[in-house]
Amino acid sequence: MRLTTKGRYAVTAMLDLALHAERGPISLADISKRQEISLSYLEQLFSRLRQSGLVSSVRGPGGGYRLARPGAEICVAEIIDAVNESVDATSCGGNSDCSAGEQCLTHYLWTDLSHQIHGFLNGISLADMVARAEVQEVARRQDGRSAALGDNIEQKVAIIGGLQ
Amino acid sequence: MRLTTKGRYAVTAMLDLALHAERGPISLADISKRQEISLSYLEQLFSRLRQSGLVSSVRGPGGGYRLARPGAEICVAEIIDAVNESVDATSCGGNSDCSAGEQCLTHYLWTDLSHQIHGFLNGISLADMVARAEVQEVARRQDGRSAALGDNIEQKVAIIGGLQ
DNA sequence: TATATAGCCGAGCGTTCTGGTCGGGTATTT
DNA sequence: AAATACCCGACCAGAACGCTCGGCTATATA
Repeated sequence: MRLTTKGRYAVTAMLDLALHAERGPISLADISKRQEISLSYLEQLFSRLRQSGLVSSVRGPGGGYRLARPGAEICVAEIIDAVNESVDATSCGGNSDCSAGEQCLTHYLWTDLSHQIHGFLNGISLADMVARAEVQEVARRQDGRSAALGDNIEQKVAIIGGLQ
Repeated sequence: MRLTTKGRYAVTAMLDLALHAERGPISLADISKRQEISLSYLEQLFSRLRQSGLVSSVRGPGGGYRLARPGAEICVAEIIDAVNESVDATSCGGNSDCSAGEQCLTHYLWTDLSHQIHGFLNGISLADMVARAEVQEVARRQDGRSAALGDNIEQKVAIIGGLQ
């Protein structure tokens, strides 16, 4: 079992997508700025997310990524799976051949743990997270900051207009 | 968060100790044979387990390791912690400074998951595992096999006696 | 007292993964 | 035509895992 920045980045990026869904396709550059994740690394993650059918892409200017399904139908476990971070805690992948072809002493403990974790992450959808007050607060802060950094097109236009 | 063979080996070895507690100190060589774990690797793991106060050692012939406390007072979470595999799922270690000094979007999700896992592994002691029917079955099988392989001193003596 | 046992300890090593960069594509809009 | 933004493969440093090896020290037994 492994849960590192990779899986966390993937979930964070997907949540960012869910939070800004109404804006149409979201570019990776936007996500990169808001969530402070390397753009190239995001590309790699989204390659997998697309292959797993969790997002769809739109190429060209104004393009980006969209959730392939409503946020309520995408759970955290799926996202982590998609970027190849198994949540399985057994060494044998549930095959019970952990110790020379037979079940190891602690086999049942790891399968129990796996079920526990999987159950938890399977029960949380992107929509659930979007609904959380804490998440909305952080999102508001991030949107404000990126707007201040000149990420917001309308604002850019207004500034340029003011300069002329 | 990471849970690999390292943590699994540690728990397995500790359980082996708990299962054979009545025999007195158990040598790593015995555990190595029964659980098919490299002896040198076991030494490294037990170095940490001893530093964490989970086991005590007896040097010299007939020596080995003993649980430092009754099995009922040693939980799985402690063992995994001892070999330095954190069960914490956050990147910031619960400090909420995951994203440029501030809380990241998914912070609460990872803290919730950490609590979930920690609660589960904290609630299971070595004594709990020893009591499980599945574990006793596997242990019986392992003891039988290692005896057949010549691990059992009385049997060895009997065989040698028979040859003369 | 010599020898064997078994815990201790540090150095090193191949492999895998992470997290990331770079350079170059290609589709699409303006 | 140019700019945008997805796409893709190669490459890289660093860290951790799982493991080996060699040598040490304490202790029990012959």
